[in-house]
Order: sequence, then structure tokens, then C-alpha cells
Amino acid sequence: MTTVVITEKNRAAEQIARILSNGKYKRIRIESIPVYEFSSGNQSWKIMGLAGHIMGYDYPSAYKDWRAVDPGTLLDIEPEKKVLKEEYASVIRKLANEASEIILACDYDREGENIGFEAKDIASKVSDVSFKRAKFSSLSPEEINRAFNSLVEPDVNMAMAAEARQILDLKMGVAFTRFITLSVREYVRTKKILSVGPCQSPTCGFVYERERTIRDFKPTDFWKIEALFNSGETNFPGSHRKGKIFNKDEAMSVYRKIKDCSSGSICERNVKESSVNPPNPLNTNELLKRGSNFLGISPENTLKIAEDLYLAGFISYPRTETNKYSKEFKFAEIIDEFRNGHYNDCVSLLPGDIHPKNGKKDSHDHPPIYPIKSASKKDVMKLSENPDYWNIYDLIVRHFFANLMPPAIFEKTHLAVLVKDEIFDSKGSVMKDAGWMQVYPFEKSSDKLLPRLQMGDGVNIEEISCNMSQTTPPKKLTEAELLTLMEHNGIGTKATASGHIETNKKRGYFENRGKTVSIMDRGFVLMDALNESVPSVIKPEVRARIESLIQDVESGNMDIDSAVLEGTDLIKKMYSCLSEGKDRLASKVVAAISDEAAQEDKKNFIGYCSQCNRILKIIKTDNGRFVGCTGYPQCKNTYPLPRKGALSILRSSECRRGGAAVIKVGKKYHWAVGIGPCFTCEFEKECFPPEIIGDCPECDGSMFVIQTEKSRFLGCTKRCGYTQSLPDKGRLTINEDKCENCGWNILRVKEMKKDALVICINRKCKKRYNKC
DNA sequence: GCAAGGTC
Repeated sequence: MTTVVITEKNRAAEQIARILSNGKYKRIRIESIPVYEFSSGNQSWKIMGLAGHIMGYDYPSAYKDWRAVDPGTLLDIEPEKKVLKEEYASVIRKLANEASEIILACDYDREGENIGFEAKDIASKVSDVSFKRAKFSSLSPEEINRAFNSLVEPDVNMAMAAEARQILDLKMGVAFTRFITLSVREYVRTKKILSVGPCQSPTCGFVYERERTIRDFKPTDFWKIEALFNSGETNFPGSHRKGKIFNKDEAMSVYRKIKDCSSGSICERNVKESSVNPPNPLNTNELLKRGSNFLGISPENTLKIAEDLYLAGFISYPRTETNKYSKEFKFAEIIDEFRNGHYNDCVSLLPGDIHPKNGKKDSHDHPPIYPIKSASKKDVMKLSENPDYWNIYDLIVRHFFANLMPPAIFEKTHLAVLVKDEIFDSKGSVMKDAGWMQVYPFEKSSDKLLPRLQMGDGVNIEEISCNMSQTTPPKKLTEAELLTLMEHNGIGTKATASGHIETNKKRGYFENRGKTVSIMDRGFVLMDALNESVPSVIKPEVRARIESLIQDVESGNMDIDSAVLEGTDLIKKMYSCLSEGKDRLASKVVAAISDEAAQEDKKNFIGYCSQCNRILKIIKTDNGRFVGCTGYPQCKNTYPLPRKGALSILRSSECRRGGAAVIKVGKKYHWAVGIGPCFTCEFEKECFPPEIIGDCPECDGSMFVIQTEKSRFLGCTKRCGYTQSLPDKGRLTINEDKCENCGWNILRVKEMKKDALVICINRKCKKRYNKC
């Protein structure tokens, strides 16, 4: 008698095995996939973890050819479900053959139920074994034991709801993407795909809407009356209570009345203590937002880094919506781990009684993200030299501690100053107790001091001004704000949100500029065109409508076929709007893409073809790269390029032997197009004189910079053998100033995020010049 | 080649 358990992931399989066997399980491998086995009485158990979905939908191969199939007809074709991970399917079949019962134990959500049914379908084809479902909301022993003692029937409605989503998402994505891409290709040659999808398009839509607001913004004039008061000891500013005054006459009449006043008096005074609570525990979304806001790391990278940190045992599982600790959470263990390790300073600040500030979301799958292992920067750098690994780890650790600390207390003072009968307001804020902010340097607060004044006290007026300004457009969306918008509008899930942002970047729809997201021409024009023909595609409504259909399937009010039919109808309606506006859409998009192509050509411009006088450009293929003529296929003129190294075209250097252009190859050497590597050319020294830094201390040669693929150092032009090291990091610039002592040129070394060093590098110089 | 959703 063998009970087979199937979970969504390996980690859950092992944890369940540990709990059900009281730690006495064995890990074996079947076709290289881990399976955990143990027995109790005459019952033997085998627990296997999948890796998410093992099946997926796609169109039958007859519909693979984009040009041969009218994209619209795809909406009437039903996609097929196929096994995508044969290795898992094969193990499922093997286990099904020996199973007396199979328990589906995937995550307790729609996709989890669906993944369970994928396994069920595969197993049912080889065995008539029966299936049960274990529903648990955490991997704690109590919860797992309870779930396995109260097995239920698998929920077909829930699984079918996910099925309907898959089919509808695929239909819409494929039909729209092919239609738009092909329409554009009727006018312009491009390999790039213009994709549309029920999550990626609304995501781009948010960025587009903001950009439109910015572009359509018309600034308005307004006037602000401001004063600088003096209390006898210090100056402090005040603003007229009316704030922005949009009527010039009104502003001027107030200003004229008081502009010559020399004193005022305090007419209101409030002092309030206010507290700022620590942040809620971290869930995925919050981590991604803070990574972007505080550290300037893209959500995609933050998620990748968090996953690596998790796999290396530094932090807990990073994909969760939960921002609330369970009552059982063992704070003491985590705190102990840090007590005698790194972050002892944080531990020592913790209050005696631990009360986390909890959020309200509990998806019952995982606890919030918290640190597991105390580590130093060095420890984390062993995992990756990318400093962001440490930055994310440090954020997670500090967030964990901040969450357990008391609120920060501020004393907020409000003073109102009466000048004639006009009132000016002045606000101050002083931190009384840093609370959680002591361990959380990412949130900054700056004190604004006000003098100690009482009601009725007089103040002098140093200055009163009335200045005109203009209203400013809203700022570009930050990646953190975009994530919030997606979350609030139900676009994507905790695991996919950053992926949708990435898709849009990959497609060239928008890009990062620092922390903000900036739309690119291609994205703006596509969104603009869609907004004209099928506005719902770039708004969250499509997703919402499909979601409500799916919800009906899940709750049993609608069967999957009707839901797919109704959803398909919805997509068809949108598709016909799209296809009616085809010419307008294509012409709009084509203009932007041709512009991009022209820009791209400019970047790759090498020179003119010696045979036909057309433009030469760098051409990259799967097999390598070369310089070719844009007149191809009529003109077949080509020139070879070095196989390796980043290429940058030196616009300032002309080849003396008549090469079409000079290209810098990585850090290594130069290459004249049509001639070959410059180091084989007799003019090399004249074209690229060595970067001399000073006299050689050993002979009458000069020291110059030698750059190889792996290092850089100074060598002697006379090849006397004397060398000297150079700083191995940072950008080097040779200054014109010379060291007063040895006469070598002063060197500037600038590393990323560090102050530049300005130094004399000569090791033999007795008076090493060093200034910043 | 096209979507979104799991997870490694």
C-alpha cells in the first residue's frame, strides 16, 4: 500500500515528508527528480514535488505559421494542452502505477488546484487510482497534520477557473500580438515583435497615462506670499495661509497691505506629539517597492537577488503576499541568531517585549520575508560580488528589526503669525525618539526647528515677498508606484508583477531612468493607437472582466465552456475594433519604428561603401558580425570584424591608410574597417600615441599605460623591463598637472559611487601628492 | 516568434 503525495514544489514536498514521518524520511531520486519516502505501519509514503505547472496551452502546430494564418481566426480555434515537462510527467506515471491513493497537496489557491489536476490527468491515463486533496494554509506541523487527517475531494471548479484564464489569456495575447506585428510589417522591415497581453498592456497603459498627463499639462501661474520672521534669536519662515493664490490682483492686494510691516505677533500655537509607526513586515511587493525606492534596484533584479539569497539560506521564502506574522512565529530564534553575530547593535535596541507591527494580509502560505542567517558584507559578497546582494540583504535584516521596534516620536509645532489681519503659518518638527528609525537608515527625517514662542509674542519681519510661480506637471511614475497601481488593479500576481514590467522593457515600450519609468516612442505610439481603437486593452478592465468570469467558474455558477465562450466573445469584439482601425494603427506605429531604425542606423554608421557609395553598417548575425553594405543584395561588399570584444566606433579618428572607420575593440586595441587590427599597421604609434605619465625611473624611457584584457599597468617605452601597477578599479584620466616632486602627470581615479582620487601614482616618488 | 502563471 503506497500513498503518493504530489506538491507544487520540492521545498513543500520535503517539509511535508519531514512532518508526516517525524523527521524519519529518506530522499531518493527517480529519474533525477527528488522523491521523499518513509513508511508507517504497513503503509508506505512517497512524496514528490513538482516545479509549478507541468502542462501548458498552445495552438496546434498547423497554426504556427504567422503569415499563413489570419490571426483573427485563432479566436475560434481551441488551443491544446500539452505536457511541457516530460521528466515530471514520467515520474508521476511511475508513482501512479504503484499508488493505492494519490493525495494532491499543491498550494491552496487557484493555480495550485490546477497544477494538482495536471498531475491527476497524467496519472489517470495510466492508473485508476483515486485522488484526494490536502488543503493547508501553511507548512506548520499542526496545519499539515490537520490537512492530512481531513482530506477532501479535489475541487474541479477551482482548477477549471485557472484553465479558463490560461485559454483566454493565450487567445487574446496571440491574436492581438500577431495582428499588430504583421500589420506593422506590411510597411516596415523589423524583426521585433509588438506584443499585447491582458497584463503587460495595462501595465504599459499606466505608464502611458502618466506620460499623457505630463505632456498635456498646461502650467498655470500662481502667487505665493512668504515671510521671514525673526524671534530675536533665530529666523524662521512662514507662508501666507491662502497658499497658492491664482488671482494676481488678489495676491497683490494682500501683498501691498503688508509689505511694509515690520512686526507681527503669534496668534496661534499648537504643539503636538505624533508618532510614526514602523513599517509592516515585508511581503514581495513591499520588498520590490523598497528595493526600487531606497536602493534604486529594479523589481526584476530585486526578486532575482531575493531568490538567490533565499536559496543560499540568508532569508526566508521571498514570494508571498503575507505581511503579518502568525502567533507561532519564533522571533526569539531569529533574534538569537543575530544576537552574537552581525547586527548586534540592532538586537541591543530591541524592546524587552516583542510586538511586531503587523499588516492585514495573510495568504496563509508563507510568513513575511525575514532574515534567517546573520551575515557580514563579506559573507554575502561570497554569494555574489554584485553589491546589490548585500544591499537587499541589509534592507531585509533592518526591516525585520525596525518592524519590532517602537514608533518614532516627533514633536510637531505649528505657529501662526498675525501681520495686520493676514495670517502666516509656520511648521516645525523635531524628532524626540528615533524608535525604529535608529535601525532603518533608509527612511530619513530632517528636523525643522522653530523658536520657543508663546501666544501674543511679537516677532520682527525680516522680509516679505510675493513670488510668481507655475504649477508643475505630475512626476513620472516610479517603479514602486507602478507596482502599487498593478496591485490595486489586480494586474498580475505577487510572482509575476515584476515579470510584466520586464516584458514591457524587453519589448522596448518603456525603460528605467533611475527610479522612474519612462515611456519610449514605440510604447507611447502603440498605447496611443490602442487607446484610439480599443481603449479597454490598455486599461485594467479586460483583466477585471475575465477575472469575474473566472470567479463564476470557481464558485460553480458557470461551467468552463460557457466562460471560455463568453470570454472569447469579449476578445472578438475588441479584436474587430482593432482590425477596423488597422490602417490608422499601423501608420502611427510605423512612423515611430522607422524613426527608431534611422537612429539605430546612425549609431551603426561606419562610412560609405567603396564599391557603390551606399552606407556601410555593422551587421550582427547568429554566426558573428561583420561590416556590410546596406545595398545588399545588389552590393555584396563586406569587411571582417574581430570576433570578440565590445565595439565602439571612434568618430574622431580617421584611418590614415584609408580604412572606412576606426573601431575600438573592448579595452584592447583598435581596428580599422577594411584594413584590420591597428597594431599591425606602421602608423599605429602616430594614430594612437602611448599615454605617457612620466619618466621611467630606471632608464631614459617614458612610462605609459598598458591595457590588457585582464589588467592594466605602466610599462617603459624603451622596454627596459621596469613596470608599475595602477589602481585596478575605476576610470583613469591623466591630468595635465604634474607632481611637483617627480614630474609625473597627476592621475584622476574615479570609481562608481565613490569620490574621485587625484594622486601622483609614482611608487618611487618621495612626496606622494594626494588630494581629493 | 505570440500570454500569464507556476517554480529551479
